[in-house]
Amino acid sequence: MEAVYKAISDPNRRAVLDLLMLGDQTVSELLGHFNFSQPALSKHLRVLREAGLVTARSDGRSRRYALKPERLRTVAEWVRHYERFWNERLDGLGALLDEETKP
Amino acid sequence: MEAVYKAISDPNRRAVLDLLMLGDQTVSELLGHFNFSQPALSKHLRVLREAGLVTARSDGRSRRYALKPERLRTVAEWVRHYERFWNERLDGLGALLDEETKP
DNA sequence: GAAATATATAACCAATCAGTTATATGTCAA
DNA sequence: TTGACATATAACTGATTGGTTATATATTTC
Repeated sequence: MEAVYKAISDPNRRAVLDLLMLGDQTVSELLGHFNFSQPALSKHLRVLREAGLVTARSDGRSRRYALKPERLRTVAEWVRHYERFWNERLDGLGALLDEETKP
Repeated sequence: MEAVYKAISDPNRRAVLDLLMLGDQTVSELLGHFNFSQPALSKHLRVLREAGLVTARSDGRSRRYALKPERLRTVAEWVRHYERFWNERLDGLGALLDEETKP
């Protein structure tokens, strides 16, 4: 619940999620896209796993990671509450025009 | 751009934003809702300001904070990319059914 | 102008973070 | 069964975080 926000606060972890949108990937495949070490990626993956954002299954001697986006829905719903603020009241001007044209 | 995700990764800062949805508030008013110190809140507000999520204007001897949600749109758009994953392919079963009933 | 009020900043601290290198674990191939 | 490969974990490190107390700054009130 809370861990999700921490998990997506790191740009590299968001990049991992973005990559997994293209389909399941092994650690090696993912690693190809970054220039930090393999243990660093392993730690990011653990954070994502513990936040419930990805799943892993062993496949031969490699592990295949998959997106598990349900928890992102929480985030989607939280930000959705703010939608009306960038629709209505487009920073004063919009509100003013709305007022003017109300009746 | 990037600071926004860090800013909303803290539950107290998300709470501040939620409070500001109800309308502009002074620091004292906001402080009433938390049980940490005034400087702690001041620091959270600074993070939110620097992330571009709130604005502040001096009003007498107090400061009135207001929501400035445009940057949250970035987040909304990022998570929106994942929407299709919790619609289509409802974890295997849905995909299977889709396959079955394809034609 | 002195005291009170509202907020921000400084200096500090313990905990967490994101990376590193070295090592352990498990699986495949020869 | 030995060696190579793929991944995870351990132990360490410097930077960042979220809080604290003490202090500075600005505004109002008396």
